[in-house]
Amino acid sequence: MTRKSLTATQRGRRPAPRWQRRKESRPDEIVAAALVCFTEKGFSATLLDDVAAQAGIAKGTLYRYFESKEDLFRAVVHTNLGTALTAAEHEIAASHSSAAELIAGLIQRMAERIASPAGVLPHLVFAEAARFPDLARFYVDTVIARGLGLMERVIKHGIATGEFRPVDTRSAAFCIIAPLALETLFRHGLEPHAKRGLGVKDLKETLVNVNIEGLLRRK
Amino acid sequence: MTRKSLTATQRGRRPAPRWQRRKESRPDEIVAAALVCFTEKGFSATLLDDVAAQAGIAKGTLYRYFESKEDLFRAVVHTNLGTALTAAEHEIAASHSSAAELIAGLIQRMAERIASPAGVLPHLVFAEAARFPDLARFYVDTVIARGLGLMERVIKHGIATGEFRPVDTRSAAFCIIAPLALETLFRHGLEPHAKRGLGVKDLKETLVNVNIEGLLRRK
Amino acid sequence: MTRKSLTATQRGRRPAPRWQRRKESRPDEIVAAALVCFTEKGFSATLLDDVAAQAGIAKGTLYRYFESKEDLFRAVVHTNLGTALTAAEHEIAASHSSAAELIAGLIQRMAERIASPAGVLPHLVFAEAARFPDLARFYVDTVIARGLGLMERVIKHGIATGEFRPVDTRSAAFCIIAPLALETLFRHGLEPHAKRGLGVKDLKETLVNVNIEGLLRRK
Amino acid sequence: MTRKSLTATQRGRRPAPRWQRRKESRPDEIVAAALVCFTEKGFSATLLDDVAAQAGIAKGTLYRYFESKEDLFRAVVHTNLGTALTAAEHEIAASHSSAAELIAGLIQRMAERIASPAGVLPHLVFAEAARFPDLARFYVDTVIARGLGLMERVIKHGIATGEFRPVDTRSAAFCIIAPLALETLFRHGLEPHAKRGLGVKDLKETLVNVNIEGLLRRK
DNA sequence: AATGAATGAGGATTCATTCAT
DNA sequence: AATGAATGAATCCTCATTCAT
Repeated sequence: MTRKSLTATQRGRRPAPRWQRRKESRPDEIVAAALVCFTEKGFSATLLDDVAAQAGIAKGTLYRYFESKEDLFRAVVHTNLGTALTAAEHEIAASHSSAAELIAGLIQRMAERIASPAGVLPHLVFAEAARFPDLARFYVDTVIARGLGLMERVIKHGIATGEFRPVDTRSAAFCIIAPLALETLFRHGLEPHAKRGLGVKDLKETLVNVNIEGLLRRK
Repeated sequence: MTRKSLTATQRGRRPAPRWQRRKESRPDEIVAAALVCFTEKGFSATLLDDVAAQAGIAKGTLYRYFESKEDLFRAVVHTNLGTALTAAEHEIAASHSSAAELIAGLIQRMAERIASPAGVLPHLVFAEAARFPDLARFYVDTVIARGLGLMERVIKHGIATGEFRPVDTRSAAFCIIAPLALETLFRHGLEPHAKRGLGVKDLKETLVNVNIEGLLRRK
Repeated sequence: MTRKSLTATQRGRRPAPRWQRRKESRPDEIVAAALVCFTEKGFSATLLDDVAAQAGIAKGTLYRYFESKEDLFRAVVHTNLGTALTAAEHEIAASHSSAAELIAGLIQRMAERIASPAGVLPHLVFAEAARFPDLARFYVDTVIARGLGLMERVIKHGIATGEFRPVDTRSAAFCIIAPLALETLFRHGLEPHAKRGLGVKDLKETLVNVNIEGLLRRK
Repeated sequence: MTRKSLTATQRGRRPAPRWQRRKESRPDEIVAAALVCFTEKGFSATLLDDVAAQAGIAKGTLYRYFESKEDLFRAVVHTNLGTALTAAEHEIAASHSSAAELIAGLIQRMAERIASPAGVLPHLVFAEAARFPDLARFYVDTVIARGLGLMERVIKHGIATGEFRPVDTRSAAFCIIAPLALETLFRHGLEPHAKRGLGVKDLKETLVNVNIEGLLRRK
């Protein structure tokens, strides 16, 4: 990357380039910087100056990689929303564990997702849904529908095998996912500004204890 | 506006006033109009022209009642966040029903709240939390902490009487409230822009069926 | 003013009028109030709300007496710029004192004028001359030209009688008036905002001592 | 701008850039443009559009160099009020001329100052003193107090050497400076709008003739 | 390819003026 | 005649976007 210019420098001509080409890594760096800024301030309160500063580049350079601020926001969401569920879907399909165990595994996966940098995405999408209806749609299709569907399939399986009582599977799936999702929203959206947190600990354990227990067929 | 002017109008005189004085009702009308606009577009995409048009007044009139756009937003939130929980708190304190029945009642109340115009508030507060940290704090204290506390108290009571199994009460409360809250957020935040809804029906029934069932002491 | 309404009130009919007619005195009161405001803040920084408050009336009432803010400003200037010099002109014409005594008398008159409320007028006119060129013209004609002319005539008389040496009479007149005028401007324009004053005392005495002395024919 | 582009222009290529970078010279250009506008119309009647047009730039560019309209006004005053008196102070301190000659020199200096573009400053500061009390203070300290002090010192020196009669030195200094200062104010403030001027000619000569003469000890 | 100075449309806010009461 | 709520044109300022360097 940088070596090419060495020759020129060796010739004693150009006095060392002020900047360097990093075309490959730049977009990702910018998206990462933008994620930070959008998370802290929201879409419209984020200045492209902020993003540029965070990324350590000049404002004009942003436009070499993204057509507009909106385009950048879309890139932030799409980049971080990629293939989260695919692995889980494959795993579930291949597994022979009990439904209760599978659900516990899904809960664990989601909890890990919350802690990752991508955990702020739901908040971002919710907050800017009115301005980016396409992202809202994309999020509903890519994350919510697929996630709910996955959880629902496991519950249906549990009911089919007699492990679970018959319930409305969609709602039951939602009742398991919602606490995890809402905690994410809270942690990234409100908690940074509030004096106190939710005070919720052992959420995963409680979900297993209460929700799965509530699903199980009484003996 | 109508009765007195009838005579004058009949005479064909006064061609209907261009505007009317409504010092008393104006603030509420403006707040209601602003709620609509902020909900549809979010804070910064809402123009004060929009709000004025929605309220049927001139832009300058807004400033007779609110110091700034931010002030107006705060008024919107405070106005709609008032005393939602107070009634429920009193009722719970006075009631002698079983814990399961009390929880079912609370679920019913919250579900009704979702349907009211104030149901959009959570989404607004979440979306603009970064710009209005004071509102985030206010919301956490006034709604979330109180709501969770109320639900938790009922669960604790149920455990004390032996009606419920011992669980982490905070998390259990959260697991009941979260699905309702998240559905609200979804309905006002994402659903207007998505092709499909959550597909969740009978949420209340499922909460009673699964979550309360999961709490009950096995015989 | 207020006693009249006593009777009406005693009759128990009208619950005491909220306002009263004072058409005769109102304009002067408003002009006086406006003089205060314009002096403190200048023309454009003065709000009609300020003037109304200062005058103890409602903003709308101003428009019953003055067509516009500009009209009010003109009234302020015209009211206070009236006939200041006429008396002095007559007196000078009729007097048989020496030129030196007449000048000392004029200096005394001007010094008194400075101390009166109208003393702020020069500053006002200077400050807003660009916006009110008609007032600038009016001021130049009515005050400056006449004042200078008066002083010049006395000096010419002194030269004619051999009391004064021959000098450029216009400039000599200006050299006497300028210190007094500038002190006025300073007192009303800058001094209210400065830490220190001019430190000029005995200005009148010095004018007599130095300027008149400089005019006198050496023996 | 010209030399290098000649070739390109000759080729008929680049159709002349719409704007140029002039980071270094812009602030001064803007201040100069603003001086013109503020002088013509005063602070509040001057639109930033006017200033931008006068400077040949876009409105937004102003904000790259000045934080606000007020900031720009302050820059105008500070830029033009710099070091006017320093040279005169040094010269006076080093000189061995007679007091009368020194005063004549100071009068000459001030008269020249009046004619320079900075001659409008006093009028600007007087006119906007209420809105910019800090500038009023700055002007009093930087120009008035120093100017008066300088003149006063020369007069004191003249009295000490017996060249002058004993008088109130502060007032005497003021009586010399005031006519020059007031003429400046008049020329920039009123004269542009009046039909007639002051009619004052030979002011400098008269000041020497009358005021210095009045100070000299009679033989 | 990178920079950041320059642009200018867009929007919040002010306030003289009007007019329903 | 007086009031002050309502109006809306006027204007400062912001900031995404462009483009000379």
